[in-house]
Amino acid sequence: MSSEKISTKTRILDTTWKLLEARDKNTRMSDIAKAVGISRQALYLHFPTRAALLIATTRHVDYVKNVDRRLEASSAARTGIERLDAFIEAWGGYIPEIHGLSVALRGMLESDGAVRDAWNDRMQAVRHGCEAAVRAIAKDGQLNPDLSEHAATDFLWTLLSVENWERLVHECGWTKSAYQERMQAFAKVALLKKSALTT
Amino acid sequence: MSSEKISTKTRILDTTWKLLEARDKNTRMSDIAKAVGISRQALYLHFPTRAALLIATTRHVDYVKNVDRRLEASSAARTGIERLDAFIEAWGGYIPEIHGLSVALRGMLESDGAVRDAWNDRMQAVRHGCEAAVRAIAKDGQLNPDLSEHAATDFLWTLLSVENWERLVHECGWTKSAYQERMQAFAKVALLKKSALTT
DNA sequence: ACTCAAACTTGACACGGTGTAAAGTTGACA
DNA sequence: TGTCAACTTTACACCGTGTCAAGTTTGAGT
Repeated sequence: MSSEKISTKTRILDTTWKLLEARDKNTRMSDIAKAVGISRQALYLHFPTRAALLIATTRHVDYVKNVDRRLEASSAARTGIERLDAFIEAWGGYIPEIHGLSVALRGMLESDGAVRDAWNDRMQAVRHGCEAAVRAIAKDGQLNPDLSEHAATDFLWTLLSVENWERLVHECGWTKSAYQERMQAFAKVALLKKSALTT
Repeated sequence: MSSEKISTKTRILDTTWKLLEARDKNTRMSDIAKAVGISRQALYLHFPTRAALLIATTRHVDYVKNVDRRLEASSAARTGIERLDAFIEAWGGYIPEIHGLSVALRGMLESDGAVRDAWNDRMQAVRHGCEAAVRAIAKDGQLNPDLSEHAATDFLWTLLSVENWERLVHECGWTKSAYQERMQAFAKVALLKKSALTT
């Protein structure tokens, strides 16, 4: 197999990720090139634009960290509530890994359509996870009757946004486990019908 | 009084606000100058940097729309729950007015410290409103015992973020009244102790 | 009526970051 | 030996922000 030294492309992606995650700097193309140990132009040989590089980096991270599998893991749950808990746990554990990347991408959302597409695509993946959890709850007959499945999905998806995680964990100083436990509690109390809450 | 023609400074602030609110464009300094009908340099005569202009615009909007008074209006409420409802209504009614501005400012948060300060300052004002509502609820003895006042404030503040409003109203298509009603419901269910929910 | 200053204009330019272009170097492998 | 791919070096165009300097208009005060 390809067991030789890691390809330059991969090194670029790893380095970009690392730089974005340890973000005290602006992470310009030249910073990345320097960190990789190649010329700025070599970067453009691999990725035509900064946006393309960032998008490729998200894909790379998804691949390395196996997001989709982690988010789907919750599908093993037997009940809707278990599934909801598992999903929040999986997603909450994943956010820290992509946080720096997400900040960098969000800084380009307005200006760059390709970045917006990449970001939306990833967020839709999360939304699907939310949708599946909501559907499982509804199938158990435990969805709050004041909410349609759609509205419940909207709300859960919003509640679990990276921005909210950022605010609570970074700005308010919640620990990651506090985030997880409280979010699980809030999600249940918001989405489930009253009789399901006494569990 | 100052009933003469509106000062250039004011016209700049009004125009900037309007342009940001009707944001299909990038709203560069030159765009604003053109819209006001002055040269780009004249803009720099009034505001040394783009960041300063945006910050001044937030102050201007706050002044014109009388935010603080609107957010304090809820202090007339008799019970904590009434106060919470009033606060969510006031804030939910205000967000649409500052939404474009908020997007523009957020796009500069990482790069510009002055913008960050201005934005944080405004967000702290909102947080104080949340804090007051939470305190009123606690005083009524109706706060969810699983939450400290601080954690409850953190959560309410996060729930009511401009980003969440944006996602729900713009991306998910919630109407403004749906946003308001559901947020009131979610906030209650999350913050109040169970016995207070049967009201 | 004259003066002075403030408000504004025009035009030029520096800077930083992205992206492009072109010609040169290096090394593998056929 | 030749050639191809990966890379380097140098140079430059573009855009938006912010600066600088010199000139024009306006209007208030004496």
